[in-house]
Amino acid sequence: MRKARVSVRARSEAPMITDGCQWRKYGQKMAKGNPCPRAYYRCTMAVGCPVRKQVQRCAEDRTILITTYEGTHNHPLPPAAMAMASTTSAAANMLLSGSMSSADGLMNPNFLARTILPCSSNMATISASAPFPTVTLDLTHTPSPLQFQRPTSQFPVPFAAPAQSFPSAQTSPLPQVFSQALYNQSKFSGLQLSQDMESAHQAPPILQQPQPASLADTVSAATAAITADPNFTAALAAAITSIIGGGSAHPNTTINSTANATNSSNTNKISSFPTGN
DNA sequence: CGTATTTGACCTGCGC
DNA sequence: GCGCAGGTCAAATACG
Ligand SMILES: [Zn+2]
Repeated sequence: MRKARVSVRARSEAPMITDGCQWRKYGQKMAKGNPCPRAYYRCTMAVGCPVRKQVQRCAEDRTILITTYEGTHNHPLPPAAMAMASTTSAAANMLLSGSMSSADGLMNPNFLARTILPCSSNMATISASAPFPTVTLDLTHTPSPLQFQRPTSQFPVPFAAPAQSFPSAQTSPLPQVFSQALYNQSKFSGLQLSQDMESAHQAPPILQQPQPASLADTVSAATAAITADPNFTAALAAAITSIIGGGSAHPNTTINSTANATNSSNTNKISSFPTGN
């Protein structure tokens, strides 16, 4: 039986993005036709936590890291994470309710819905393919990174819908909440970016980052993101998993987040699992 | 010494 | 039934 899956796609130099959870690696396989191996992790935050995740790097664009979460956490996540969870939950609900009348659509094997959220440069896409329905939150950042708002603001997410009350949240998508989520994700992206840049400009002595005047901003954003990031990812997974997986279906949720997509070409449609790709 | 990672063996579902 | 591909286990190893 398949469980809900949350796939986060982001740019990262690090072998694994920090998501606030502890993971124990239990396997690694070479994806066929992909030079980059796929790593399997288990959550060790709590004993018996069924959550697993697998990390794989995009074959074409090594800078893109695909992290796929599966299962629901057995244990509470950090408070902030919960907040994020709420946010994301709302967002996901919105997605779901937007593409189809209800999450029931996800159970329908034939269903093929696609919803695009016109949120900045980010896109959320729900689509069903193959055996498992797929919710794809495609957040593709425009070429210009570090365009984020002031990094100072935390995420006092005005979430009104707790992660648990997913059924009710469906009716009120709370756009602002969603945008907030996206915002956080932006910061998240910022984090990845900054890492990118750091390692990038540490080789070239003078070659500053392409974005002038934003280094400090970057750092701040990165810092904020680092703080936020964990919550984001973990909560995201938790939230979506709970909403969808918590129902009766076992759809496949994919949050596709590509930051600093200088070339949107690398945004290949990741449907369920990066099989051969 | 306890715990995390590595890595090949093993298991299983699926297509031919 | 066989072979392949994707996942998982677990013994050995690395780490601190
Ligand atoms: Zn967990």
